[in-house]
Amino acid sequence: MKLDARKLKILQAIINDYIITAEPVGSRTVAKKYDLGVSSATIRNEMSDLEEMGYLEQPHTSAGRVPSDKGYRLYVDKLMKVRSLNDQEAEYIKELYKTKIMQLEQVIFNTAKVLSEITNYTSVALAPQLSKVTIRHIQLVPIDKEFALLVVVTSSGILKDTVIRVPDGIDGDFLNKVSNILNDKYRGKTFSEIDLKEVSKIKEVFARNQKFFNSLVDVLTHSLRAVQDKEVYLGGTANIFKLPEFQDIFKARSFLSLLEEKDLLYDVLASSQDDGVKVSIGAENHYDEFKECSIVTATYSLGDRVLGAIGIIGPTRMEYSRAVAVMDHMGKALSSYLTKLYG
Amino acid sequence: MKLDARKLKILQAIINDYIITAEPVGSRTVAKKYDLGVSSATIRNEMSDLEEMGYLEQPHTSAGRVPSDKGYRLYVDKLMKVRSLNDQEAEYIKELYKTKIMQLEQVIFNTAKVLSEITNYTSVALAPQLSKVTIRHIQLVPIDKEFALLVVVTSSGILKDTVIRVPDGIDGDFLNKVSNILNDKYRGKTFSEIDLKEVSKIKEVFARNQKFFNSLVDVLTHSLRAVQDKEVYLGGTANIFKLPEFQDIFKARSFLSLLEEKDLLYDVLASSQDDGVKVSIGAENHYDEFKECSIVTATYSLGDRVLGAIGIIGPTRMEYSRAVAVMDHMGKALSSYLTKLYG
DNA sequence: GTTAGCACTCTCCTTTATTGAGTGCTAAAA
DNA sequence: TTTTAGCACTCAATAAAGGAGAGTGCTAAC
Repeated sequence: MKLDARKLKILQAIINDYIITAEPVGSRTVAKKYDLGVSSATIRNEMSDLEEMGYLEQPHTSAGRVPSDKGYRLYVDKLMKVRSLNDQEAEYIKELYKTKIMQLEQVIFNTAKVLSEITNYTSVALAPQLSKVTIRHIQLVPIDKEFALLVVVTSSGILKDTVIRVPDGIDGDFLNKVSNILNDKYRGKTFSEIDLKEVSKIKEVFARNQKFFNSLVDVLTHSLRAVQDKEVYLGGTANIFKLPEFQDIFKARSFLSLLEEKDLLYDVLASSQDDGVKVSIGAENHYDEFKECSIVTATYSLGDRVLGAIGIIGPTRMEYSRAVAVMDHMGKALSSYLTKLYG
Repeated sequence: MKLDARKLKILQAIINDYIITAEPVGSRTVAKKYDLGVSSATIRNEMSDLEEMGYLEQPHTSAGRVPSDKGYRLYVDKLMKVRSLNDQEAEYIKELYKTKIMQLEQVIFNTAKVLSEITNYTSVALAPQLSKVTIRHIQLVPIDKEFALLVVVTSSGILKDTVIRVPDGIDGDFLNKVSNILNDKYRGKTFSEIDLKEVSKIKEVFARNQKFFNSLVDVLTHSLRAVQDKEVYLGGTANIFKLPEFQDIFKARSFLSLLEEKDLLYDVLASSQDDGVKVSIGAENHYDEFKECSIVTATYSLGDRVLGAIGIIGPTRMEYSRAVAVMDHMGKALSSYLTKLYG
């Protein structure tokens, strides 16, 4: 069977309608609302063909048709026209990145927030992945008698800092000495290659202050853990309730629990690390839990190095054209902001 | 009418039962399940009295009784026995505070998380309120050629740090000079008293580097904003769906939207700044939105200075005895952790 | 003061129609 | 050969009706 122009038109009409109404679309609706110049009976026949070809599905015998994942895929790849953002939205995003000083985490968090506000879907954002990044500089900075700061500058300019307590009798010179040793040893390595206990040199220096050494080990292991913590930020989790497909309390609940599984979200986002916007529709998602959702992701980078990804999660009945437009814009805006600031 | 011992016993029985079953409790249930030695008819009469006195309510004529806010209040104040935590729970909390090094925000965040896991309610935690705290030390620390760190140590030992970029040609000496000026000017002041633009001295120093000055102003204003940001951490937002009273999608949704109103949560938590555990039942809450919820809060402190509050939000049909026990324990554990670490 | 008994109320659940949107098929029209 | 009109049929959703069950309040006896 051939997928001729009329079939495509009908498919597009059905998808458009379904995205708006969330109700199965019948032949009569298509005939009336979309001016295709043929009768409902003809459309009925075509719809039957489209179902046979796998682009449409029927919830039950006497209902209209609903697009299948395959149908959406065709729509996303060939049929839809990606609109660009309207002025208001673009302005809103611009506003977000106007403040020049933000902690990196804050930037990502706010990005997720705005993303969910603009799209009305749930948004996710992956924190920059330190595991991909090497250490450029480590410095222990004395703050006052009690505290010092452990600062790690990475190859992508991202900073990680942690406050640590220092015991009495440790002065700036000592901290400098330790900093130098750490630098010698770890510059150019990744976070996961840090293994403090191996450094015999450090042990020597710390011989007279074993407690501080232990504390330092704690800090560094913790930094390490933070890297593996797979930090994921969420936005607009309550948005899901606006959608008719999640009026069922059971679905809504399982969706929300899903969002609390950070590891899962991490995997989903991390899997889309090629540059640009990516759309995963329903069962295309590797995880069963998302088989009724679509996920649109975009990467963000610092310079030409991909740092992480942002995304939105909605029902397969998603406004793809808008979603793709927003993600594309947002990914680029975030990248350019980061590059300007830390690049 | 007098609230004699038998009435109290019956009230307690009803509340206990209702907390477990979430179903209106009838006279026959009380007679059968709780051995009070009287018939259901007698209990019926007593329940009628208790309703007249305002401790019970009837959803409709032919249903059992449900405790009123006033009933719960009596229960919390007089009737319930506060159990202490079981070993497992205590162990779990201990585990949480075993790691010695955490960013303060991380500590609070994790506390909220554990709180929701243990209680199965939604938890909230107020970040330490910097507005209550004075500045002890300000230091600009050079990291490398591009970056410096602005570190603020407060009177309670809490640190606030922000990475800033420094323009070329600014060296450590210069940063030190600026640090000293800032210290002279702001030591002992609160965050809200910072008004950089007033410092003529600083302007002089910066005369030759206006851009950096502006950037510094940005950073400090931003720190300021962060203080007013009213940071609130949430845990277990999906827990609400486990409760029968939130099976109604409409209620669940409005509850979740409520949780996104950080300002509101902030007010609720900030209002309970006296030391110790506080229980707000239903309409006792200042905000209408929470009139079907109960909130149990506890403060946490550093040394003897109250820094913030943590709390759990559930239905008025809450396991008060457990909730109070957990909050009491948790508040103390968090305080002692903070005090040990930063005190 | 307590209890048994009974009429009464109100929700919840199940069963039964009824409606309406939509399909698939057939036969006629283009 | 393609399109269309017509019609029987299907199925979900909604409404109406009829118990069943849990619980109360009242009365009269213990």
